[in-house]
Amino acid sequence: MSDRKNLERVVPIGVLAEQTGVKVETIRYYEQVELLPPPERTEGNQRRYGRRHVERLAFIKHARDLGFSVDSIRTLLKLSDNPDLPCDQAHAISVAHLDEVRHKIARLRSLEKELERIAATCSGGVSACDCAIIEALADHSQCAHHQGGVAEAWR
Amino acid sequence: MSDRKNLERVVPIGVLAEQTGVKVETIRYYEQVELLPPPERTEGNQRRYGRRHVERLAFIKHARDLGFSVDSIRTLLKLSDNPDLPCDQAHAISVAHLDEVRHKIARLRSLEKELERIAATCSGGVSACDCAIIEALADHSQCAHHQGGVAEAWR
DNA sequence: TCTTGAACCTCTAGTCGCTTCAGCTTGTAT
DNA sequence: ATACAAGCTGAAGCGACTAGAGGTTCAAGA
Repeated sequence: MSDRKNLERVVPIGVLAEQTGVKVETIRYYEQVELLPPPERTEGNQRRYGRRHVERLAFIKHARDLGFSVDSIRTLLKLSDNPDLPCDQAHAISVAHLDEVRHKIARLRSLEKELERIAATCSGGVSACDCAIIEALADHSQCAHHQGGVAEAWR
Repeated sequence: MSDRKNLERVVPIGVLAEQTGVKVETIRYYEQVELLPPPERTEGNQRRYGRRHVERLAFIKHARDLGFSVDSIRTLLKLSDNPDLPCDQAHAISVAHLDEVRHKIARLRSLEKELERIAATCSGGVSACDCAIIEALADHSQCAHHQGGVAEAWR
């Protein structure tokens, strides 16, 4: 009975990976950067994870999917470990991140427009079209709005 | 007269940086990865750039601002150097990139909604709010749409 | 019990597009 | 002549993994 419980709950890294959708290598990486605490090991030095690890990794995965940095997640995990701490910080992190996402969207949208404009001028015919795309890239002055560049949207 | 022309046209790296808005270190990096051809040097081994370098770097900068990868830019530069080549490839690169941008926007928008939802549930009061943000992260099942994750939007 | 082979282990290096640093040398203005 | 800004090289660091080499362990079938 308790044997079966152990069988269900103490899993090798591959099973943890499958259960959470996080790659094996990434799990080991998370352990290395101290997001995930080191699990028990078998006599042969292989990792065996319990239910708490599964939960913690699911938390991490979800937060990463939402685009939180590993550093932010470290803080969020600390907060989640100490429920007596006020959650101001968690709120601040989320709001800051939301802000960042919105800025990124805005920049990408202006990028999109610019690219649409450029791509539309040349339909890619084989003939010598004196490529409008290349001209547009060479001549910045054609650009609709060109203060500062939008490249930060990629970082 | 021709002396003055030289003074205007043959510039050190710092001036090129200023003129194009590309940092000095980045210019050297572009030379290293063979986006920008190596310029002439003074007797004391310092780089001196001409008008063609300025133009080429402006092209690169513009393309980077639009989010093209260094690799794509290499191809675009090759095309721009050989105007007799058909511009199909340039068109393909632009369209592929535009597609990528649109996907990124879509993913970020769903991220935005999710984050709004999560952040709204907790206003960050100091009192023991049993933080809804942290709960939401821990419990993936609350998530509105959770196939696949949206993290790729960050790459 | 033995053998296979998938799964695991560690460690290192590579990815992208820069940025930063250390420790020099050169150019220019006074 | 001197000071000091600007330039030089080469290597390492960033974030968040990913990939590979080269070895070990585990579990299942014969």
